[in-house]
Amino acid sequence: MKPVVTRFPPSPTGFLHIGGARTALFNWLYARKTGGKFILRIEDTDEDRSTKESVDAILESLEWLGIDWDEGPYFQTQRKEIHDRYIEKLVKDGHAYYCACTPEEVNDMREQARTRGLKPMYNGRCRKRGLSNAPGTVVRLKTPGSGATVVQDIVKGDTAFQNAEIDDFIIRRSDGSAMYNLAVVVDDLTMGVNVIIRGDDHLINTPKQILIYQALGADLPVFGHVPMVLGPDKARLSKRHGAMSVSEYRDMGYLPDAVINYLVRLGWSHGDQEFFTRKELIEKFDLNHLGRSAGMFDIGRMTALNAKHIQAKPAAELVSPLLPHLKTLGIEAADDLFTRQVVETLQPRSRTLKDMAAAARFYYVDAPEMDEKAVAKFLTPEVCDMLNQAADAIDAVSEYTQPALEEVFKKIMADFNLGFGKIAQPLRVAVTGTTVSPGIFEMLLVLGKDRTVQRIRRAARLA
RNA sequence: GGUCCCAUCGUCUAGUGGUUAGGACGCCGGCCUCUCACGCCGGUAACCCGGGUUCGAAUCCCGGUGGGAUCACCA
Repeated sequence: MKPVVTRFPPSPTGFLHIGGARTALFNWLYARKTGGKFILRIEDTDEDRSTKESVDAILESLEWLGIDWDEGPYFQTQRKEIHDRYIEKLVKDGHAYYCACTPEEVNDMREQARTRGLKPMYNGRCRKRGLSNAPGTVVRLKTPGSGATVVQDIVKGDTAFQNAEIDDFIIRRSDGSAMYNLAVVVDDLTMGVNVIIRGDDHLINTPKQILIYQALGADLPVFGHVPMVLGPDKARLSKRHGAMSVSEYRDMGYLPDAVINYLVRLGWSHGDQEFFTRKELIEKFDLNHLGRSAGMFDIGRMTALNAKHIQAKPAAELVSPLLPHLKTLGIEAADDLFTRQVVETLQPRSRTLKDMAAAARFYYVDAPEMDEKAVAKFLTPEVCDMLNQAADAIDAVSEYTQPALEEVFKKIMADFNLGFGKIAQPLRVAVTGTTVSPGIFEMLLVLGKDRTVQRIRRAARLA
C-alpha cells in the first residue's frame, strides 16, 4: 500500500473562507488518519489577482485551525520549468501541438458552431499543421473526440463525459505559462498526490485532467468531489453572505476545534455523533461517509457546537484565547489563576468567547456599571439594612469560603425573615450590576472578600 | 441553452428493500434552581412529484420538477 498523499491548493486571491477550510480539512484529516502526507500548494498563477497578503492570511487561518502541512507551501509560479518539461514531452509524444490561431479566430469558430446549433468548441485547425514553437502560439492537448472519459469518484460514483464534448483545450498560454488543468496535473503527479478531495465545482474539469494523466501515461489519483457549502439563500457561499472568512469567526469568539467540528460534520457523518474532539475526528474520519448533497452554512449550529466545546475544555486552555476578547473590551487580564477561575464560572453559560468576555467584565472593573432597571427593582430601601449587615458579616468571616458564606446568609435569612432568593438577587445586583451572573457563591468566591464587601457597601448606599 | 451533479423535519444528517423513519440545531412546554445558563424530561416537524420493478420501497430503475455547478490564453 502506497502511503496516502493529499493536498490543499488555495489560490491566494482572498482570505481562507469556510468552504476552502472544509476541503483543506477533509484532505488533512484523511492524511492524518492514514498516516500519510498533507501538502500545501499555493496556486498563484493568476498573477493579477494573487497577493502576498492573501498567502499570509491563508497560512495564518490554517495555523489557527490547527491544520498543519508536511510539505510546502509550494508556489505554482515557481514550477514553470517543471510544467514546461511535461508540456514538451506531451508535444514530443504527439499528444499535444502548437496552435497559432488567435483568440479572435477561435471566437469565430465558436460563434459559427453556435449558430449551427453545435457546442462552441475549438475545431482543431492546427492539429495537423505541424507548427513549431513560435511567439504567440499556444499548446493544445490532442483530445480523443470520441468515446467517453469516466471519472471514478468516491463520493459521486462513476460519471461519464463524452469526449466529443471536450475540445483540444489549451495547456500553455502564448505567454508561455501553463494553464490550470496542466499545472494541477503536473504538480499533483510530481508531488505524488494520490488522493484528491475538492469541491464539486471541479468535477467538470476532471475529465480534462484525466486526459492529461493518460497522455502522460500516469496512474490516476483517487478523486472525491464534495458538494459546495451554500449560504442561507441556498446559493453558493460568497462574500455577500456576510462573514465567511475563517479569521472572522476567530474574532467572533469561536474555538478552532468547534469550527473544525462543525465544518467536518457539514458533509460528513459518523452515525448520530455530533460532537467530536480533534482526536476523534482524526480517528473516525473516512471517505465512505461523505455526503453527496450541498449543505447550507448554519451559524446557529456552529454556535451550539462552540458552546459544547467551551464546556468540554479545561478552563486553563480557554484563558489565552479569551484574553484578546477581554482586551477588545478594554480589559487587560493576565493568564493567571484569577482569570482561570473567572472562566470556570462562565463556561456553562457562554456560547462564544466574545460572550464570555462580556460576561466576565464585572470581575475586572473597579466599579461595575449598574443596570438602572436592576437597581430600581432590587436595590430598594428595604434591602439597605440587609446589605449592610451582609457586608459586615462577610467582612468579619475569618475564612472566606463557601461554608462561611452559607452561614452568613443563613443568619441574614433568619434575621430578616427572607428566602434565599430574596437576598441573593439584591446581592447579585450589588456585586455585578446586573440580574444575570454565575451562581452567587462561586462568583463571590472568585471575586474575593475585599471587593465583595466593598461592592455591597456601595450598593447599600444606592439603595 | 449544452454538459454534469444533487434531492429525508426550517437546518445538518442517520438510514443502503420490511423501522412507530432515528439523532442534533432551532422552536414550544415542563423539571431542576439564588438569576442566567448548563443539565434532564416531553412535544413540534421530513422521505419533491409521477410512473415502474417487487409480496413489500425513503432505499432500485425511468421521467418530470426544483436547486446547484460549469461551459476562458481564471483557478
